[in-house]
Amino acid sequence: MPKPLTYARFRKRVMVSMEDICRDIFRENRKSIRIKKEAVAIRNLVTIFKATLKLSNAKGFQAMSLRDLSRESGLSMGALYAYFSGKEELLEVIHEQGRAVTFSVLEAYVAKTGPVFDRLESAVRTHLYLSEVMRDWFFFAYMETRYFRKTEHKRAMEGELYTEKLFCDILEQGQKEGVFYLESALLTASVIKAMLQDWYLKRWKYRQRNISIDTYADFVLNMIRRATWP
Amino acid sequence: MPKPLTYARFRKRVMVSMEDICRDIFRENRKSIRIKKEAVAIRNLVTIFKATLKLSNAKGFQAMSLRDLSRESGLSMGALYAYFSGKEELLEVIHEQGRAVTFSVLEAYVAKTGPVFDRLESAVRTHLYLSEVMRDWFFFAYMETRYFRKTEHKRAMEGELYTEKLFCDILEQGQKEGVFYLESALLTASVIKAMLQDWYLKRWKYRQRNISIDTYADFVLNMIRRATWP
DNA sequence: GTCTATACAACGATAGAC
DNA sequence: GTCTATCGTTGTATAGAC
Repeated sequence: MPKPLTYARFRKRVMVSMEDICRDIFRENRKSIRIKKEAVAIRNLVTIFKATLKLSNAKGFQAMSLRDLSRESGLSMGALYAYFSGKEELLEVIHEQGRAVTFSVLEAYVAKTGPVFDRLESAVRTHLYLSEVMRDWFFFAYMETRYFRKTEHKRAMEGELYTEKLFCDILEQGQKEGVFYLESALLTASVIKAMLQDWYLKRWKYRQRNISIDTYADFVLNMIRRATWP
Repeated sequence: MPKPLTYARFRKRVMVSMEDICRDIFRENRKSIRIKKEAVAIRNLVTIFKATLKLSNAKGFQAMSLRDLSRESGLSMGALYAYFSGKEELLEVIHEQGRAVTFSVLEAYVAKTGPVFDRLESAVRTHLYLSEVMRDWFFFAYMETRYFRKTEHKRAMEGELYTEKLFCDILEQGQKEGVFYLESALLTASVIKAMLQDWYLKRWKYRQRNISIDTYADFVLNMIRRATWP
């Protein structure tokens, strides 16, 4: 019998490091990155992305100038342009890579078999814990999506719908099995997402109140359990 | 016996018009507004605020230039500066006024007596319906708060906590009366807020699915009722 | 009260030295 | 690979004509 998933256990198992993400970015964007040495490129990409998320989440991506980014990252303006072709590409690369990581972690760690409530619990905890590990990216993705043009905007919306569908499918399965009573599986999935997003959108509030992520996960799960009792 | 509150009935009763709000803004900011004729001032303030919310919600307040605003509002750059002393003041005035309207509507329309679940329903519906009437402002307030400096930021946080407390007090009262079973009144209030905010933050999604605001209100209320059943 | 014209700082982006 | 210097553009803000 497997131990229940906690945040501490999730961190040990998953380990999405900034280095790994930047290695992928480097290999997928060799054409637009002028730097050839992988070690140098990855080191600086890590610095650039961390600085971008920090500045951007504090005052908005549009308000962050490349001079700000240059100062924060310690790289000159000229050096920055060796890593991306312009501010817009920087935005797109961050979004794209975050989406890819989110997708692959959810695919790999959300249980596909077993009792239906356990699967729902696994989906809720994985989503919540992942948003904690990649907090800066999740916040960034939520806040900066509307700056996109049509095509990119559509992909971001699809990201929202993907995770929602993940919950919805499990809920519908549970409904069929008689484990859940649901007024609407889709609306239930929708508000579950809203509750999970609140955790990373209002971190200041939960931190202020000393509410741990596991407490929050337990609370949300109990709430769902009671609300869907047959 | 009073009829249950619906969105249609709320709109008839409340009627927060942009003109009324701008009249208040004009009278409270006479010092920094150079225009003397009230009729002219109000007409242009309405135009300016509508244009600001439109542009700002599409691409962010920081990304909206005053040249954009000039074009959208039909007023020249020079004329704009007769109504506010700078871009930052424009941001503050919009926030401040929206907060005042929200506060006064909630104070006036949320039931303070009667059965405790009816009071909760009244708070949920009033908050949700108000966010629909003032949708552009609510979205703006949520997305643009972090551009504030310390003092202003604090006031915005207090706004979040005020509405949360509104729910929390009712929940605690219900808990005392044995009407609600609650694991935590504060956490419950917190996720209720998250669910209500999702409505105006993801309007595109609910519109796409033809989910009406009354359907959403009913769903959230039923969910709360089941989740808090003693 | 509103306009046009303009000041000047800051922006994204690039060229060329090292 | 990274830097400094500089380009043209766009930003906020104001002065003065009407």
